[in-house]
Amino acid sequence: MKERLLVTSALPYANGPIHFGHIAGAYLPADIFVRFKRLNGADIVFICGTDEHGVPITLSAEKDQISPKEYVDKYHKVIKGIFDKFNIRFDSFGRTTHPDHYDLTQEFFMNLLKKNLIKPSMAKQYFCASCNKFLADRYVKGTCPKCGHNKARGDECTSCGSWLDVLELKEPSCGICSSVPELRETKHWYLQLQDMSAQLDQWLSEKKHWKENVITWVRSMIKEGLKERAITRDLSWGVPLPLDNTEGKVLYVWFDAPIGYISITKQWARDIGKPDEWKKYWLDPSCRVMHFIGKDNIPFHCIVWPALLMGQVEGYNMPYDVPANEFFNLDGRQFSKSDGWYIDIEDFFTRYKTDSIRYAIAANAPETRDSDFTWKDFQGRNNSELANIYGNFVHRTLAFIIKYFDETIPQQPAKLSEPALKAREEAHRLIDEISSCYNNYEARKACFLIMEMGRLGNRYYDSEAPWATRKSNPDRCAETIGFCTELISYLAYVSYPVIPESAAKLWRMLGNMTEIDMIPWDRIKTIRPAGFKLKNVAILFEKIEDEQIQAEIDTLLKNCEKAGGVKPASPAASTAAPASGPVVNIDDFRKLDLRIAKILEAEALPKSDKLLKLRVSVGGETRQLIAGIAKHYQPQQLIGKNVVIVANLKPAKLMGEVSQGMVLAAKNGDVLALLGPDADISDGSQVS
RNA sequence: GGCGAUGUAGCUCAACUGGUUAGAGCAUUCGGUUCAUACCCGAAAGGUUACUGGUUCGAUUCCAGUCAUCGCUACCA
Repeated sequence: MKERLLVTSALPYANGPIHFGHIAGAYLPADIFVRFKRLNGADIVFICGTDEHGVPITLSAEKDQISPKEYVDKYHKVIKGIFDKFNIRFDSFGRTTHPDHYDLTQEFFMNLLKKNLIKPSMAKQYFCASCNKFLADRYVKGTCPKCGHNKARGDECTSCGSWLDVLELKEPSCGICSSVPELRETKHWYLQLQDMSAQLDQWLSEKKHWKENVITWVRSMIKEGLKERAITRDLSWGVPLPLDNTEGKVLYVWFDAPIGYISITKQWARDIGKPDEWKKYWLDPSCRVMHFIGKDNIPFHCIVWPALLMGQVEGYNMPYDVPANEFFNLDGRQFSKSDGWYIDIEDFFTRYKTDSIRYAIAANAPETRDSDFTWKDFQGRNNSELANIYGNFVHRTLAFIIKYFDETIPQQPAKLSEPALKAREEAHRLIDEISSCYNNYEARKACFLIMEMGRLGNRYYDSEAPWATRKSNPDRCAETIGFCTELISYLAYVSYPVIPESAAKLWRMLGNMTEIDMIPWDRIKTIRPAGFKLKNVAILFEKIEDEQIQAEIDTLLKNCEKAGGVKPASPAASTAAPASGPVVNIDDFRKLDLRIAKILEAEALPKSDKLLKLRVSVGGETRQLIAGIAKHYQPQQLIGKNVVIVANLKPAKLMGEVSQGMVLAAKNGDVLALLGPDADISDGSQVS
């Protein structure tokens, strides 16, 4: 039976454009996975859309003097445009302001309410009369009761970092208009997460296949104890409560957002003219639901969202897996438009190709820990991997066919020679390995193995030297080139999930009539392109010049400076480590036995370029020291010198030689200088 | 503050439940080759696995502590 999957990527918040960090965490990995699974014949629906409610949107809209609706319309389009540029293909890119979504969200609420998993309760909250709205904690400003800082936020003091209860804040003012808010009683509804923790824990305990970081993190959260959580707020923008006398109250955005996964699937079903089709994915238990997210979303998708699903009567499929990625930063710091620490995506695509960036991100994806985008890395991935290894292997082979085989892929002999058979075996092994990487969300390793295949091709090509056999052994030459095109077919195919556009283009260059994504994965090993006439052969990946990358780096730094952001420390500023560290007392210092030693003999250690073996005299005693100073001193120039050594250092073995102490030297970058006494003094003298 | 993660070659990362000499790629140096996008192929060099202690015949791996970096801490999506 066909594998059936419903894959989602976290719904981006329609409050601004998304950046590389988002792409690397939740979207590109999902797109690669979906493309791979489709090649394997899986029946998949890939869902995403914009999350369009919540306070930040209302505030941003106000700032721009447009309605929230106009505001999210704008960003829905902007974000969709970005996904198109990245060639991330959702079956449906919906939105949470769709009427279907309102209906379904209210249904979710009512079901939970009936099961007593949502309960109302009264709370005190600041209300700003001039803004005519209740204020979320973080929008109340005031004086911190702990440190007296006068610009503390209601949830946290920005100066001392303490956690605050908004009610203990002194001299509160409205964070939006600065007028004095009043305390009002208001009724809110709370999700009773604590009542579901046993059920959630039981459910999670079965998730043996989840990523370890996800499962341990979530289960420890449950162990710490779940608390009820407010799901409503006083606002006009959002899904209204489906109860009487609750005007001005909407469901909190986090409550309605994940429900979007289902409501958008419904929108999709309607769009394709089969309104019940969504049930195959959400109600049929054979379908696996997978949520690709960034790590910041783990609690929502592994606790809150399953809890919402458990409280329903429909019997929706629970998440089968939640592949969460870590963060993708820009050279060590989170992307931040307000700090000028960002890359303008529109601008980016005027100069670079989609597949270059897809590859660069995938090859460096934050699968197990945070990772970085750097311009240098991007250039390196593009030039030395895509262009030099992958692109060049393709090009040298195809150019050869054009020149010497009349643009037609030569036939391979019925029985291949030994080197080709060995290379084929290796290539087939790589295909299997790449397949399992894609299955395990290891795009990064898959990229590496794709390049391994490219290297395999180049190695084979070099060892066969078809440019020589062309004259000496034309049959062998034809076999070589024929087999290289077989390798290129593999290469195009296995790289398709990551670089779909280039792979498809390459596939067509080889003269294939069938589109690459119509070939099932289990047939790929039998592909034998021969007799095809090449079509539209062209360079796949252009190189990126150093000057251009430097210009990008300069632009980034300039933007950062303009925004008043902190410029990253220039590595050229200082090579010496700052003179600081833990403070020691005099007793600690006295533990060191520092002595003057006279160097009697010095010789280089044969197998080391850094170490010198010294014989020194310390007050009549002779010792052997190993010192890492060979790059800075010739053995001869050391003989007779007085130096300072640590005499009571525990002896250590370096390169098989015992070192009974340590010679002191000062170091700054590449400069190194030995310490010695200012005047002549006998060896063995104590240093204090 | 609490919880968690991470720290391995100049850079980016590997190393299943502890087990020969800690591995790749990029960058570097040297050599080869000329079909190709000045590419490719080969070789070399490069490490006190953050630090300190413990368990063990044996620790990058397990434990404790220290330092550093980062994340989450749920009315910031």
